[in-house]
Amino acid sequence: MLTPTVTPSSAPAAPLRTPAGKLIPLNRTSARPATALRQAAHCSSCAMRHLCMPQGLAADEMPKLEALICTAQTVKRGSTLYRSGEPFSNIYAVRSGSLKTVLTHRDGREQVTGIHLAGEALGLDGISEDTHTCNAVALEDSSVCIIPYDALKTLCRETSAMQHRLHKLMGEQIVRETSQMMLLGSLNAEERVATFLLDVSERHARRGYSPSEFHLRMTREEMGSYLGMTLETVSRMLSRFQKRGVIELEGKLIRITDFPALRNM
Amino acid sequence: MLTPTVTPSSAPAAPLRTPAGKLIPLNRTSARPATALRQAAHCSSCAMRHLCMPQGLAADEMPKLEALICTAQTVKRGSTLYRSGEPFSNIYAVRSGSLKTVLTHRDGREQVTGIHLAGEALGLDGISEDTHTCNAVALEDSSVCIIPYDALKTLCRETSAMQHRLHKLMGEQIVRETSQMMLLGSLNAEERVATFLLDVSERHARRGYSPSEFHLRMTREEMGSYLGMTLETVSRMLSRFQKRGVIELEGKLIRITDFPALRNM
DNA sequence: CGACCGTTTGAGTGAGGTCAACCGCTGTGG
DNA sequence: CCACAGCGGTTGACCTCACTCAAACGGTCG
Repeated sequence: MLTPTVTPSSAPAAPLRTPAGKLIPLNRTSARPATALRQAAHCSSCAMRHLCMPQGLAADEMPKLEALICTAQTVKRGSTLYRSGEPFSNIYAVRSGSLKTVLTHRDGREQVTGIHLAGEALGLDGISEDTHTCNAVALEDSSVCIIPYDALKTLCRETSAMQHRLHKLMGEQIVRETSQMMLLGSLNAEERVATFLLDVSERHARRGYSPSEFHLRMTREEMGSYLGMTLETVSRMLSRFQKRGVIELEGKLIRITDFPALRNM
Repeated sequence: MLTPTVTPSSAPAAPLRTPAGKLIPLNRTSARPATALRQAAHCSSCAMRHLCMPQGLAADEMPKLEALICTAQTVKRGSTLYRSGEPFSNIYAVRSGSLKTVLTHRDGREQVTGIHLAGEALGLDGISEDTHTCNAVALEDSSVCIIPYDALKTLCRETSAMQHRLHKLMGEQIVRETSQMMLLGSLNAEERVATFLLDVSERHARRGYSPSEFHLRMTREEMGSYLGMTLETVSRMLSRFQKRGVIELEGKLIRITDFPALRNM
């Protein structure tokens, strides 16, 4: 399935040429403020493996989608991939690592609005306003694939399979967010943490990783922000789960030992 | 701007023919269980006025978008436009009235995940799974425009302006939902209600209605569910605002008398 | 080695939930 | 036409869940 091996190479800043011979200028990319170390790399199939493969599609499902070329970029832990207010021109596919998206209230309060693991998409928040509406920050040293939105739109008009994939991607974000609204609006602290653990577990499984053992790369505070509670409450819930024998935890390493119990919360 | 006058007419159940002469079968529509009284009506420009006009676009912005034909449908107060689990085939534009979308937890708890006023879109939750993931229920006698998703996709591949509009529509939902996550995760009860009133006010204004005086068609309970709190707390907050002279209320009729105060919460 | 960060755990508090009573309106059936 | 039931809304009293504040600990980095 997804092999999140970063393949950084030397960075040719010149326009890239697709297999089909089409030119895709990179000016948009280079115009964006360099908030993170950037490493460009040819990765003609990478975009597909990540933008299109999410949710495990067969590789042969998309015919000539290899036509989209994009570059890779690394984002160091804690650094910002894009910021609220910046012009939107690319969407991203996480190649390796993970990022969070953060919405900042005018009074400074921050809310983590999304966690994006390897193989998942990022940046769709910018489509509606041509401007990003949140900050994307790496939770660990990560690598993302840059997919120029304009080129993608063109491609979507040419092949319906690609159009289908993009629509699914946006639709999935919509569904994920409504689930999160349910979590924030209707569940208590224990249920929120349990639901979150199961969600992360399932997303790991979908990528071929162990569903029962994984690292939570974020801090308790970030988890709390995402779940609408304080870091102390997150910690207490995790301790409670451990005491009940539902999980084992060593710092950020989580091992789920009793899935049914977790699901019954 | 938007004139939410329902124009019901007799219902021709036969396939409709677009101005361009293309056939758009209605079998998908008629296959859906009739959970609400259905009134079909030609409305070739209506889809555009609503799907494309949202956020007040100039009518001349889209060239040959009149090509999309759809039917209108009325939904009585309390009845369901679509249900979770039903196959997805149409998106909807609210012509008049308003609807809520509701997500149901397995234990029966319900969360209102969206309020959709006249001129706004509905049904995007079904795109990701080809199945609706929530229930859409009318808050008052309403009328919606049915936009066949397959036909819309085809159109989006033909004209980039249409593609642009659909992407914006989905992007707007994504942004709206992240804002709601911020509200649910970070704001207290007073701030939530204030934010909600300002949001509804702004959406009314965008459609040319009074921003300072409007009917909240939903019950306190529905409002509470949307805002992640109980109906009693909603009632208390509204009473508090009235006591402070920030709003006047007569049942469901709200008059905002002090916008700055509302914004400073 | 010391400073700092992330985490855990405890004690006390408060915002909002729960339960209950009451009011007004609407619709219905005698 | 009225009586009554039921629903939606408001308000009060009480309680609880999660927040706040604080202390202590381990790991990491300079």
